[in-house]
Amino acid sequence: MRDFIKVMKAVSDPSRVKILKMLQHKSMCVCEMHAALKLAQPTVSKHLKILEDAGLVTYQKSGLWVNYHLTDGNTSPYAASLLGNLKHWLDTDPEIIRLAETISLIRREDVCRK
Amino acid sequence: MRDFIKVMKAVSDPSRVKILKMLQHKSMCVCEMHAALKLAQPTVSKHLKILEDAGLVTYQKSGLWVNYHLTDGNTSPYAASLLGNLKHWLDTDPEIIRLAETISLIRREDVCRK
DNA sequence: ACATTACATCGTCAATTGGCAATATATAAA
DNA sequence: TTTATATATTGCCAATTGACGATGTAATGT
Repeated sequence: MRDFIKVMKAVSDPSRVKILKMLQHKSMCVCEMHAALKLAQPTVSKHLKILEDAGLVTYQKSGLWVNYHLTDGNTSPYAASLLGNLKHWLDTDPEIIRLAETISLIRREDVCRK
Repeated sequence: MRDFIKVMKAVSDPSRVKILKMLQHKSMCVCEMHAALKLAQPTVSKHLKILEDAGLVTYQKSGLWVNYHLTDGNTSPYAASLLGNLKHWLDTDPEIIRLAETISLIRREDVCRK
């Protein structure tokens, strides 16, 4: 039950859903998501921690950057099922469509290392 | 997005998940759920309203009673998918197992009409 | 008409949540 | 060893949430 609730709470916030939908397109670092979502960097970090605790995302450190990506879903059956459904869900949502366009224009070299 | 969040928030609370799992076994009135969950009656009513708004449950008035039951999922694809998954999810959860035993012993005539 | 019963709504309160600025940590570059 | 950059952590605040008791509403029975 505890694990189930954790996954459902994780996907109950629009910002976190947006993060998951962005990560469907490509692995991203925190500052790229910070730029795409127009949220403060600590806010993005906090959301990522919640998603990680739920077994929805994981990361790979690469020097100064931390690249987040979706999990394979091995951790939790609930996480796996939701990630599967999210592959097609919300693809017609205006906000999600606009977000996909936004991240296609974002280059890490532009939003970081100023 | 709004509809999606509504469904996910609805299933992000243990009490509401318990209600959904109970309704898998049988249609129930508010006072039966009130007795099974050991929550105040207004609290149960509020939870039911949230589940109804999400398209997860609906009801049928029968005299003084209001019988709640799961929806067919026609309202929302998110609700339909979740109700489908919940048919097998959490069936091994100790709390859910105990709850199934509890409601099998509850008769409407005993918990209401005192 | 009146009382009773099931349920919904309202008002209140403590706990949780999502947001930010400030700060700490870690890694790379000079 | 300093400096700069990316991320995490902390502390704080307003908004939301889950719980309850009190009250309102609707339907049945006397």
